[in-house]
Amino acid sequence: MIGTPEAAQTKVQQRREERTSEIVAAAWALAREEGIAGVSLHGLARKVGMRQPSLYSYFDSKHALYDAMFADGNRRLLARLDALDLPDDPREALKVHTREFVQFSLDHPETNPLLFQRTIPGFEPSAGSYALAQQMLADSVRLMHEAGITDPGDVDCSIAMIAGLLAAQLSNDPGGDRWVRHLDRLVDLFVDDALARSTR
Amino acid sequence: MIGTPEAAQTKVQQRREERTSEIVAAAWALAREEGIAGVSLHGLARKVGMRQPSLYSYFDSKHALYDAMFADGNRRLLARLDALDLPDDPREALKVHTREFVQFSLDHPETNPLLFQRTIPGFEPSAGSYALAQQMLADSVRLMHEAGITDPGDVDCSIAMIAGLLAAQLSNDPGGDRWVRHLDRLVDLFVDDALARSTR
DNA sequence: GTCTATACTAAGATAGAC
DNA sequence: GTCTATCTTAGTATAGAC
Repeated sequence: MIGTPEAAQTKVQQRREERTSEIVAAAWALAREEGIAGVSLHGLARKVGMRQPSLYSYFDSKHALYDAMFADGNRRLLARLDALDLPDDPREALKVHTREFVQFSLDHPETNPLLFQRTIPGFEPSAGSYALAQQMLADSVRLMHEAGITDPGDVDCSIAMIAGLLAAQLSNDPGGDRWVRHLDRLVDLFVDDALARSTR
Repeated sequence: MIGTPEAAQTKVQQRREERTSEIVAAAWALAREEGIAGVSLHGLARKVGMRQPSLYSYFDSKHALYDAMFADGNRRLLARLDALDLPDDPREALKVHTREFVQFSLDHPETNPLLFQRTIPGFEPSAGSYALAQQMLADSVRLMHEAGITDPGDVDCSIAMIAGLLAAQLSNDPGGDRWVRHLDRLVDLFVDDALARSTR
């Protein structure tokens, strides 16, 4: 019922969550402009029209902000991957999934240092946020398995190879495709090699 | 002749260069302990028994220190690679060279962010220092060519793959070999693929 | 929840005596 | 070349009024 304490409470909470989301989005925008290390609470507050101490109403510390960004980035990545309509052929499914993962990272290069590297001194994601990252990884590994990459060492190599291509692309040719254009071919190469090794 | 102005000048310069080398070595030691971002002029001065402003007698700025470290790291890497006695077989030569490069990075993990990533905001190596890095890369590319990896795209992929393995190793299992143990096999995979593609 | 004011810490860099 | 002293800037975080 409108006007009851419960409804009011809910509305306040909702508004607060919206505001928190706005702040996290602004933090990502700032990270894109200045790099993840350039995200300061002063700059972030300016961006959302607040004073710096006011941010402490939403985040207990700078690391809590990082954690919220980490969770948010992983959630957005998972949403894109879940929205994929994967083909039946497992090899093609792996390619589509991998391409989408890489495309997300190219679309949002600012997420890379926080999500996939350990570039922020002292930051460790909370258990809940980390679980999101692990789910993403688990999906990738499952698709690799279904495509024939079953050996754990081969899985490690495949993931490292994809990460290597992506890192080279982002740091040397952001916006281009000099490295990532070889993705499909390399997935084929790794799948073929895994299949050849498993039937030997 | 001893005692002439020229000899004295030389001795002073030599002493100064030695002292500079000591400071750079201490900076690397500090980077190893605290990470490259943890290298502060205060901490470095403490380590070499000086006060922080005294370092400005040796380096005009923090970036000048980074540049000296960058040059020093590349010089040590080049020295190790040049000291290799490469086998005649080009494929084996590539493997030995690649292994040594990776081993250097594992032995000196603190060099990785400065030498091979762009992790320090605003730092660009000077032309002279950068030339050292390019020479290292040129040697690798030459060995790849001789082993049959001639297509520029294949060279890009090979380098990115090696960097990917190394990055995964350093950030997830430093001191272990979970990723780098697959190096030789992957070099073979890439060489075989390049050869198969070139004769097709 | 938001503000002003401020504490605290730490960094790079410069001035000037010795 | 090295020191003491200081400047300047910038960051996170807290106290307390409104």
